[in-house]
Amino acid sequence: MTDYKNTLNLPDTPFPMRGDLAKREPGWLAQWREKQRYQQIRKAAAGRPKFILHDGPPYANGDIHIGHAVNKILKDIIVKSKTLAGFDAPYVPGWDCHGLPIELQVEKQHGKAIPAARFRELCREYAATQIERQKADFIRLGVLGDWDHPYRTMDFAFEAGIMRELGRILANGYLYQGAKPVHWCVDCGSALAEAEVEYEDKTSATIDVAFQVADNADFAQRLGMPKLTGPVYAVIWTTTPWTLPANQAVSVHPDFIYDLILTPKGILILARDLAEASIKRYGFESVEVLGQCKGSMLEHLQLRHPFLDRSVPVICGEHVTLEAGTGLVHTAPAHGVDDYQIGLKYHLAVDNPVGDDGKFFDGIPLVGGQTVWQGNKTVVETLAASGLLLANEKLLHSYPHCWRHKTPIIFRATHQWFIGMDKTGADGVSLRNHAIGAVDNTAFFPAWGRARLEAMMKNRPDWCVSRQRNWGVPMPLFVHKESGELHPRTAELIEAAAQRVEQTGIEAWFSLDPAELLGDEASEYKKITDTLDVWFDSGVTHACVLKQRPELAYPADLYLEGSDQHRGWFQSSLLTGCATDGRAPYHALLTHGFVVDAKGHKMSKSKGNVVAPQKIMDTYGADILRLWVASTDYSGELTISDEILKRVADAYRRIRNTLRFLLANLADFDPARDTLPVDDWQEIDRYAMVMLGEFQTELLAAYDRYEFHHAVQRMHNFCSEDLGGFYLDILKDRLYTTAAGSHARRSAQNALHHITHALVRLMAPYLSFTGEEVWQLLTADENDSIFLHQWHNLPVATDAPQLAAKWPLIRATLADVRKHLETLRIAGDIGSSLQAEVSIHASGEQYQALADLGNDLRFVMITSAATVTQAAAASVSAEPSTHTKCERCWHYRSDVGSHADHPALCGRCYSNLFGQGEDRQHA
RNA sequence: GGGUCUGUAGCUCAGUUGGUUAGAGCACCGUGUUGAUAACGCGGGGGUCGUUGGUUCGAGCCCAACCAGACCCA
Repeated sequence: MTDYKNTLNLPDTPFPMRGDLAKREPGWLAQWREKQRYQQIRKAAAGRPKFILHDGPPYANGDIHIGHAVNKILKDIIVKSKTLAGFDAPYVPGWDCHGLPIELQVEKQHGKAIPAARFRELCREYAATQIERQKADFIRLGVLGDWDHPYRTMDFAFEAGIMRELGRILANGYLYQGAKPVHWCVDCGSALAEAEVEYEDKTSATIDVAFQVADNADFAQRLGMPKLTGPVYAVIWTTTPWTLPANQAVSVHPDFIYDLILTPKGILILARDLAEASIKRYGFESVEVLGQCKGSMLEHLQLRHPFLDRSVPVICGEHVTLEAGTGLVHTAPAHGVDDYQIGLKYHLAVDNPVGDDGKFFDGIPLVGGQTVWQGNKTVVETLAASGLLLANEKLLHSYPHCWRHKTPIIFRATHQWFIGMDKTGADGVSLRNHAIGAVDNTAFFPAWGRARLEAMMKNRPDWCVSRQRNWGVPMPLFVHKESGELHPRTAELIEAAAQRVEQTGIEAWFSLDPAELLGDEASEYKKITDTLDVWFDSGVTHACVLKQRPELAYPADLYLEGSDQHRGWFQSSLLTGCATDGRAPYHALLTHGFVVDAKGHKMSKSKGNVVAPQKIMDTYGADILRLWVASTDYSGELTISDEILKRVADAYRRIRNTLRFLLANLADFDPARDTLPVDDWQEIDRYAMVMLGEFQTELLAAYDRYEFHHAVQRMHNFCSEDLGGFYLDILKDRLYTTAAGSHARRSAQNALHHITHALVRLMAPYLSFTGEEVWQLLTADENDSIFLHQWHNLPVATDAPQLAAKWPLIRATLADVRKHLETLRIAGDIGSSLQAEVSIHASGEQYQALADLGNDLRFVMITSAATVTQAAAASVSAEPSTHTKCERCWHYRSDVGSHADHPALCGRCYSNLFGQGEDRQHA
């Protein structure tokens, strides 16, 4: 009885149902390496139009986390999809190697008491080991790239290139030296980058200080008041008493109303909206409002400094707010950014009384030699003694801290080098305007990136590019010891320095005897030992990588990084690009969000919600991680959790099993022997190409827009709905029961062959390992790789448009039939749909479509019999078949038993086995 | 506090210029098959579209505020 099973063409494949990815992926990687896949692809793609995705360098410290994985996988998906789309898309990964975090690690391992040159050597070694660790994990992710020749910002040629770019920016007129308040860590003895500052809560003293009006007559006249008797005070409120020695002005808002209030202490000037709270703070019970004025009327009024022998002006600024305090703001340009900027407008001095160690210079009155924190106390005590302290309270507020020491930092004006945003360059255009124009000429994915970057370019302050560090690229500059001017031959000297650095690295500058370059002039010049902000290093990769490597191109087609890089690499690259070439080094920017946990919260060690990519790869496999990345809408946050990974693994199984079924039914298919002209195929097979064509078009469009999650969603849907739930389900009968080499079966296999080739290519950018696994089965050639090929070309039937119009009608009927069969099933009348016979009533085009199928209608409906009748009202009815089940094809047919030698077979099976084979046209 | 975003079924995603009972896949439940079988088919339940107001004849889509979350900045 079951003998007939052997006469069927059942699926057969070595492609396992379960991927066992974690275990098997390393094998594919070894093959990629052995066969030099990346180099193979370069050869195959030589001469094609280039697509350059330029890698933003991760920092060479610490093992990769899930964010790195997301970033690299997205890049890899793009590079691979562009390769499949017919581009030559080389990928040169890079690393960012200089900077403080590495110094900290080296200090941790080796201590601080190391000569600077040796220290830099250790930093270089440390960075190199970190790179190797990260590289191994990146490779494990399945990312294809030139891993044997990455770029590293500590490569000697790169270090020299950084210097040359600085030289170009200088030559273009954007670099200047100046004093400016910067975040200063007393413990580091160094300025900190914005990225090196953390905000933590801190309790500060808040004091209200009275600045006495110097000339009552002047004041009275401004207000149109008669003579004022007794002292008049402008009252400021500050959280940093120690900055009062550097006070140069008191700021008011030009539009605020200020009250003149008579108190036991004298007449106080306070913003009206804050007066009541202030008076309460000072403990005054009965006061009298004498008058009022707008802030602008107070401009240039002279005040006496509360403890130094000088007078300071009242100035007007929009930065004054009514959130807290008195509405009058103590202004010390050396100790605050707002203060500095308003100070520029009023030409205030940027006198900084605080040294590198956080102590006031010895000569400073009152607080000389004290630390700023001691200075706080001294200032408060002095003010209390002189009666100018109206209130002294505490405030818990968010305050900048050093990320390294976790200690509060200060704002302090120091001598630094800047790239000026509003300086007019050699071409007569300010860097800011260049940058805004460059943003305008850039494409953004998603579109809101433009608004974000543009807002930043409009508002950002000058870029402080100098640092006082060991492990960084030095600014190869000489300044005159007396005039402070740069050496007149600076351009030449930078090139000379760069050439030396090219040979032996940055040490060449640190160990340079100025006389070697300057000769007799050496004694007149000071060699600058400041290093460059590391953001400058990575900011010039377009010059040091894109313009240097013959396989790459400038500008890049795409930079792709996390959304934090609007402030980071997108911006540093834009600024250096504009300052050297007047344009952005990229045509387009793509940004992705950060990874968060199931609750939408960011990951942190302390919360214990960190998901390690290494762990995912070791349990699920890299392809699951890649599929997760591809299936997530990265424009917002990317959520990950155990459940999500399970769902992703489910989706993977669905796609994998579809491939397995396809491969299993192609086991005996030889394209060279069995290919048929598409117009000769069965109708439903031709329609399968229509479906596949629409599907592929949609996916290519999704790839084109970098909307991978749509591609994945559609892929899954196609496998489940169009294939599993429709085409393949219908096809089984024909594949299994017709003669192996029959036209009917070969026709189906022709379609399956193209479906398989299209699917494997369309999934390969994200399911790379699985793609290669399938490819090996299709080609049986280890020297071949899916990434050496391009999107699949599909055959298109002559009647494709008609099929596209017709088959949706048939599918709609099929859905109706299934509903009816389900009611029979619930009633217990049938199990398999083959136990049923259906009769369909339809009209118009739908009737025609069904009628055209003729005898094959029952195969489409997967029932043992199906009839269609023309009728005005559409309906479907179904009933159990009364016939006998054919032992071979399981259809219930009246002709079962008509052949005495095989009484258990239907006529069709008998014919397929012993006769000419059944006649199929449509399905 | 400011800038740029996000918030639709348990999960991942769709929801075109505002217009009939908000869709898909997965998961779940039921069921069929046992010739994709630790697989596949069919059916079903499940959503106050973050909250609250507003504009409109009508809002998941427009506006405002608020809540929660992300990145950046202060």
